[in-house]
Amino acid sequence: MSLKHGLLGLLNYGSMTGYELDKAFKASLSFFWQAKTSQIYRELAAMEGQGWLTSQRVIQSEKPNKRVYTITKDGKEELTTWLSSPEGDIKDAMGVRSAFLMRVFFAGETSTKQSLEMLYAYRQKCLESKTGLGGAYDAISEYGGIVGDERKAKYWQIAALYGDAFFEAGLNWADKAIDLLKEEMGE
Amino acid sequence: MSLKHGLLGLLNYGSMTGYELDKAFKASLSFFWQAKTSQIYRELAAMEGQGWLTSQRVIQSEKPNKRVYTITKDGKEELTTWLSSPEGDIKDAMGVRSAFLMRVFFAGETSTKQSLEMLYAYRQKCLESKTGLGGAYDAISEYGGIVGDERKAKYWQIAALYGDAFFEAGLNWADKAIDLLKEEMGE
DNA sequence: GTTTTATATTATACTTGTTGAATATTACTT
DNA sequence: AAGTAATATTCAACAAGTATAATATAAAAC
Repeated sequence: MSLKHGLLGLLNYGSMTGYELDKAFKASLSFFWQAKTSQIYRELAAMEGQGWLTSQRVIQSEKPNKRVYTITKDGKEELTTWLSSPEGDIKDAMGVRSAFLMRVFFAGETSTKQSLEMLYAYRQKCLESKTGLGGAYDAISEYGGIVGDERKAKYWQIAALYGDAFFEAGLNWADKAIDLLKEEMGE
Repeated sequence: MSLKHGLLGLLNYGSMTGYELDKAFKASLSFFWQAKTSQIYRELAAMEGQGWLTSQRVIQSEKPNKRVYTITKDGKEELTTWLSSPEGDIKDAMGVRSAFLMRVFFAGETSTKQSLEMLYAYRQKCLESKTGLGGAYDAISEYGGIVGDERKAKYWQIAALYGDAFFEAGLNWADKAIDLLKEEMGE
């Protein structure tokens, strides 16, 4: 249900259209939760059905008409309730779901050379992703400055720091794995 | 499609029933891919339909009848093809999907005390998970020894090492985050 | 002036994963 | 003798995510 709660969280900052939410989601939450445009619109409709949101149609002459969503009292309550029961998500956070690791598990069926190439490619992506986080930090401090809410920005920063730790761990793991495989080739 | 490929990988080691696959999956692959029993049976049926597997019914008098699945030539080809095109999964591995991080992102809506509690709970789970990996290492070296396939066991070990790196990273990140929040309280 | 970009939403089919229970047999435990 | 665990599979309903493309308007770029 996390997409719904992510949308609730964003709408709690202010009313938005599906289009704006899609962009806001992709600009902020997409680092740890990905969603397609069509899914966002579908969930918004479902959330309105649940009474968490209301919407008003806004007729525009210059642009296509739009629908602005606003969080309701029920929606705010739901957000608060969700935020105060993190147990399940903490447990889930201990679980990895990675097709890449499944490949590693079965990589013994391929050549050591092929496995090494895969690990080098992974290592490289970790580096790139880590570098790419710089932009996220800039965006956060900038937005935090504009909004003037340093406290909120601190949590955004902490979430972004996770990315750094995650990619750094991937990098170190890949180096260790590469060493183990090179050992094998050297023999 | 990774569940299918995980099952193919296991069946490549030898023919098995759905029941045995379910246990084998949960004993080995479940660290990085979780699947329910009912899903495994459903995928097996689909894979047979795709021609990746064949099955034979085995009538037992002592126990309920069973269906033994065997990988076909097509299935082995599919496994090989999959193993030799890791690009997509490497990219996916850069993506986090974590409801927990979404909570962190929105934690500014709750009290610092509540956020700290959440982070402490997360930290504790990381510790427990890291400790729990000891069993996985034992199982791998034991199984590797029995099967006598040191090369395969090396990849299993590498996959398990990822868990270690992942939980360690989570631990360090949590410590950093806790420090940042304590700073806030101290002021 | 025609293509591209941005705005804004909707539709539909499909695949994957979750939940939970029903069914049936034998062995082991108390 | 009754209850629980282990073996073994199936089913049905649902929830969530993926893939893709159709539709429509206006501004901006070339």
